[in-house]
Amino acid sequence: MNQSIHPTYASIFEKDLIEEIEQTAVFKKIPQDTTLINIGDYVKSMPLLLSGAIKVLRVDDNGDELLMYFLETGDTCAMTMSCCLGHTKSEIKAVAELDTELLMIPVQKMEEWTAKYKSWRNFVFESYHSRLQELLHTVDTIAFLNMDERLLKYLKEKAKVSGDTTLHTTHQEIAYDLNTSRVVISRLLKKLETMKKIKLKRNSITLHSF
Amino acid sequence: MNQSIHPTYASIFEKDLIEEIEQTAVFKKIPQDTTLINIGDYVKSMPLLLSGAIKVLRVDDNGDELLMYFLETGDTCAMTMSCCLGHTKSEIKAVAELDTELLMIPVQKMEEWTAKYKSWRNFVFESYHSRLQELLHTVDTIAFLNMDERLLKYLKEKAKVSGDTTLHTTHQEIAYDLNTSRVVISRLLKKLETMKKIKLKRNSITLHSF
DNA sequence: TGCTCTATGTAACATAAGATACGTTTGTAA
DNA sequence: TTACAAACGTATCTTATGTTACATAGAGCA
Repeated sequence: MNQSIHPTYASIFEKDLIEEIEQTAVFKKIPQDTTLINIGDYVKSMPLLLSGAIKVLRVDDNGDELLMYFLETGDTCAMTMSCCLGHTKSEIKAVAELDTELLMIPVQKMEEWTAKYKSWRNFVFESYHSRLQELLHTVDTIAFLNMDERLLKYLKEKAKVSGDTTLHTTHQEIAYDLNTSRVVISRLLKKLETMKKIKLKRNSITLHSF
Repeated sequence: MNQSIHPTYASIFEKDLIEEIEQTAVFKKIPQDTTLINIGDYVKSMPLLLSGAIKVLRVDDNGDELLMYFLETGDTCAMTMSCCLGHTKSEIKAVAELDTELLMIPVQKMEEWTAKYKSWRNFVFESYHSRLQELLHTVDTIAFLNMDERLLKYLKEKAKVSGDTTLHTTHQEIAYDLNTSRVVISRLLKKLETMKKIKLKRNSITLHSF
């Protein structure tokens, strides 16, 4: 690899482990909108996010999609980890939300480090923990909220992840993420604009109340 | 404790660990419909299921509930584990679906064993893994299925968990679990009966096609 | 038996969301 | 500049689900 490990990780891992990571991890630059993993893919390595963001989606048999959550710097994909450890196929689809840099850790190393390094074990547990939390919030969102509330939540999260109150996206893209139709999104966005919560332009949405 | 550890666990844990469990775990008998954990509770120990079943629910601020999944013999509550390790309050509500027997493991031991026993680590990882899988299916169900499909799935799962094709429950109870109204459930159940998939009586539903 | 509580059946209506169709706007590139 | 495709706006209709209201039925018990 040609890049020293990110401060986020440097502060939580032991010195020896960091050296091992620097020796074995593969550094990757992923352009925005690249699909990293698809449902059914076999996964041989686990990503550590250095910068950017990744959106994690669930896809059903009809190809319908649903955004579950975003991964950001310092996160790893617990779903992928889970697949690696269980030696099963991927249950999710992952797409780069922004230009993203990450370290890929091979499965064998993961297992080795789990026995060897306490800091790695803690990291793995912590990842599972936070992913379970995220999934609970995903369940809350789709179980208890109406589409207009889900939409607003989605816009805010997307703004947070990209660090920009103006989102560069289309109504159709949003509809895919929320598993609904473009017409429904256009309708609700218009309502939000009328309520002065957002400002609509072609290919962009600006949030007022953040 | 006054009960030897269940075969399910005997076969996956090391001898030393089993001895430790038998020394430190507290055996509990829980009658059906008992609430084991509520949202916001502090959790100081983690359950291992010996027999029976537990339903795990998510509750929102309005008190609306949604059944996420059932735990059965051999399972542990990964959500609780997650809370224990993260020293956070419970994010879920757990209710005994049947008369249930379980072993309670104190948090301190959990952490100790994680460093000490490989079989315990594997068990913990495996639990996280299967709980993530369950949650994904929960997301699928509420994101991609209509209420009639969800209802049928619910009836089948409940029958499987109780080991009986006749369910002893009311329409109102089902409505709570699926976060909808009694009238909706009655309507859909009637439709399922017309389709000869179930037989309705007061306080009971019998499944035909299993 | 008759009373009462709970469970269930069902009609009538309201609303959120999905589907279809078509018109309008806007950016881009020939 | 015009032509075109993609993005967006909007009306109309359908459907699933939620709400309210009330009738009926079964079960336990005085």
